[in-house]
Amino acid sequence: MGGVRAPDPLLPITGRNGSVRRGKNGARHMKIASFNINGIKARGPALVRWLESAQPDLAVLQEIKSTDDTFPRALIEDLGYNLETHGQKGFNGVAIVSKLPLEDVTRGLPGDDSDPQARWIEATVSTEQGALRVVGLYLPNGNPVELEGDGTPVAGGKYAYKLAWMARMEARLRELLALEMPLAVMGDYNIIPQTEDAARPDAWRDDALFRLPSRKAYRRILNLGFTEAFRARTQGGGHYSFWDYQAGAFERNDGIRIDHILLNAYAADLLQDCRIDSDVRAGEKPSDHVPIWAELAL
DNA sequence: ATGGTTGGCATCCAA
Repeated sequence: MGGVRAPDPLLPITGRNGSVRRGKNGARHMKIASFNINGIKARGPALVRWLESAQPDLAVLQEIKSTDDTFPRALIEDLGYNLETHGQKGFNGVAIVSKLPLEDVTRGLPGDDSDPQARWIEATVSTEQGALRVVGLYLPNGNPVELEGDGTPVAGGKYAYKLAWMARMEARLRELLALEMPLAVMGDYNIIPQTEDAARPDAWRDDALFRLPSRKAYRRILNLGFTEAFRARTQGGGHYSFWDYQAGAFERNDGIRIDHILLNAYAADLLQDCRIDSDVRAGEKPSDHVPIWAELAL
């Protein structure tokens, strides 16, 4: 009898106010989200539909596949959102949309000035209750995996680029963590963290999204002190954020969970909820990804 | 084992 029982680390956490929602008890919460839209030119209607129904206060977008000057800004701004883009022609490209002003915007992942790929954007938003630094990222896919005979990635190959990019990411995150303020790092990580994050893990075993070196690099980043918001709220398998367009993958729920929201300790203390909007995939002309969102007491 | 789908841009590459 008696003795102190350690809390079960797998129990979903609840906010300090229990399960307070937006607007209740005078608490103002911020809804932040990430959505790989797979091309703004093709996704305008679906993106607008989701922004209008989900009403995120801030969302990071990936694969806008557009330059900054060809992005259809009015789509976003007409809904009352501010917009900052970091685009390139044809591929990649990230953006932040926000109802609050976006301050101290930076573009590009530091660490390699010769890297032309647009995959990283940062901004700060402030409420009466405090400020939040936000990173929007599109982590390299890394396929095909090309290895030397000894198993090291072929220099100049896509897999080597992925691992080098993650090392640069880790270095930048160390700098951001030193700011000692709430930080949310979210986007398309192109990483399947665990076996339960794929419907058919065996099919991904040697893929750049799941092979051990990729997951180790992701663990290294998590172990800097981040909380993975979705896993802090929901355990078990069957929750995915991406389904291939081919072979009816969505209908069979043959998906993977690769879009993530990582929170530093200051932000994790504010976490109220985190969900994946899988219904979005059932809409007209959907992206192959769906949005993930978190609610913060901020 | 193969082909299956989508987006952007150019007649193929990335996913």
